Amino acid sequence: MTPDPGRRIPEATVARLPLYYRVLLESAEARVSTISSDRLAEMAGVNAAKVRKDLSYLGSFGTRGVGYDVDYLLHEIARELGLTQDWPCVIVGVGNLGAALANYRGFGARGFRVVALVDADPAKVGQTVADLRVEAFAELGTVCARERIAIGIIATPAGAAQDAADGLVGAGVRSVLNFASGVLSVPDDVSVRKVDLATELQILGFYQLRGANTALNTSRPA
Amino acid sequence: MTPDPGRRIPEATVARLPLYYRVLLESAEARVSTISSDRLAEMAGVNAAKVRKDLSYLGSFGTRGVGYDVDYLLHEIARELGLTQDWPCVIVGVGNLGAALANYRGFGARGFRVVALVDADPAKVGQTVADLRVEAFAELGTVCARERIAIGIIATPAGAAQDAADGLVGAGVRSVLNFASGVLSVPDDVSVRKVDLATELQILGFYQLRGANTALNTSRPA
DNA sequence: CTGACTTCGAGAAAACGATCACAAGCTCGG
DNA sequence: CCGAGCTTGTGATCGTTTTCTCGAAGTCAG
Ligand SMILES: NC(=O)c1ccc[n+]([C@@H]2O[C@H](COP(=O)([O-])OP(=O)(O)OC[C@H]3O[C@@H](n4cnc5c(N)ncnc54)[C@H](O)[C@@H]3O)[C@@H](O)[C@H]2O)c1
Ligand SMILES: NC(=O)c1ccc[n+]([C@@H]2O[C@H](COP(=O)([O-])OP(=O)(O)OC[C@H]3O[C@@H](n4cnc5c(N)ncnc54)[C@H](O)[C@@H]3O)[C@@H](O)[C@H]2O)c1
Repeated sequence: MTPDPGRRIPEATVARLPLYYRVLLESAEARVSTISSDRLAEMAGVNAAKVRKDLSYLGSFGTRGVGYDVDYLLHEIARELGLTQDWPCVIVGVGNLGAALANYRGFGARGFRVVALVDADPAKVGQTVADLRVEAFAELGTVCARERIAIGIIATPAGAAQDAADGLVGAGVRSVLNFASGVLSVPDDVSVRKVDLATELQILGFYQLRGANTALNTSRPA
Repeated sequence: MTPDPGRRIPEATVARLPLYYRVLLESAEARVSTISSDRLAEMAGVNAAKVRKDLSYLGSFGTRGVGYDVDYLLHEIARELGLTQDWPCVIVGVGNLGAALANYRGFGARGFRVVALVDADPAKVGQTVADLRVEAFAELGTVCARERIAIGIIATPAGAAQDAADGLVGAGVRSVLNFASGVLSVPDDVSVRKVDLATELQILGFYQLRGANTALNTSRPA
């Protein structure tokens, strides 16, 4: 399963690869063909040594005295993150947030496509949101199989999030992005990442009280 | 500014306090008056020793042989995170996502209130969203001053995010939550936290390719 | 070709965070 | 009042991440 055994990439590094990818995309659009770790670091808002170490986990792609070839690096990161693949996603819970996500054209990263919507509310089922028909929650298994769903996005109220997760896991989905608050319990072989507005605001509150500042975070490992 | 000098709370701990807070809220609702670090850890999905160490940074609130008083702990965490205060927020960019956020009643954490909406699109200005009138981007400074805005939430397209941030900073806002992709540049004394869907999906993609799993992350420090 | 200059790659050190392990301190039954 | 039984709080340890530093390896002008 592991593409290249022996190369274990630290979680902190994995979390930064998407950031580098975006910065490199910008550079590519600006017709920059080569970029130094210093410049990349500046644009990404991180330390240059960190950039070099992160990239070194992928291989030795740089040229000393010159820097990294933007296109080549883009390609390597894309391959590492699976951006060259297709990732069909399902949104569970088509409310306020679920609908906004479904309508959001431009996940930035290619490959991620919302191909199905599921909701438990009978009034919602059958409606069309973002050109997709909302399916019943009971159909989740069928839908996941039919659409070969790789990633489940949970946008239900907190109380229903565990049900949604159970449904996804039961349908064979092994990657979940959870917008509901609370902790999900899933089997060991399922990855869950959480996006929590309340948490973010509370962290901001803490640092504002302290008069201190917290850097531009991304998301975190284990 | 620092509430209690000498107590420096690690960023990793700060990021977990909101999680503990939510778990404690659940316990309180279930009429549980006392909770052990073991139980709290289980509910939060973390290690018990970590819970104890985290809480020990706030003070010695536990009772050996018994555990922690739920209400007291809730109060202490709330105080530490500033949840006892009022945090007026402004949303900049009332599109798909901005509108969903504005309509979202239940930030979970109390104190955070969306009190103003701002958009650059003349067609949006004057509209009412979630009982609030959308104001012009040019009015951002005025609005922030009038409403004593503490936190700015950026939900504009990526290209406008830096403008939005500059406007907020210029208006004296020192805490920013950014939903747009890309890196914001702000003065040292301003805290920025980023929520990025694309990043999260890409991280999930990586681990799915690897067949490995990543734990339920929250958000991250520096 | 040479030398000045640039930049990577990686070893080593420092900082940070997670976990272990256990003494100290509390409750409670008898 | 005592001893058994829990659970906290924290020093010690370990693994991870960040940062520093510098030799190696490249470019390029002349
Ligand atoms: N709206 C926001 O801006 C926002 C922001 C951050 C986080 N969130 C979180 O996202 C989640 C959704 O928020 P929302 O505002 O969209 O809520 P919402 O009430 O508008 O939508 C929830 C939807 O989930 C559906 N649902 C309920 N139970 C379900 C189940 N078992 N299976 C499938 N669907 C089910 C409901 O029918 C409804 O359509 C919440 O957990 C909220 O905390 C929302
Ligand atoms: N919609 C989603 O589900 C979603 C999910 C994740 C991230 N995002 C990100 O959130 C941001 C907003 O997404 P969206 O789907 O709501 O986009 P949108 O186009 O629907 O809304 C953007 C709004 O910002 C306004 N705007 C543009 N420039 C502005 C400026 N300088 N000042 C103030 N307002 C301005 C526009 O008039 C528009 O109303 C994007 O950066 C997107 O990447 C969106």
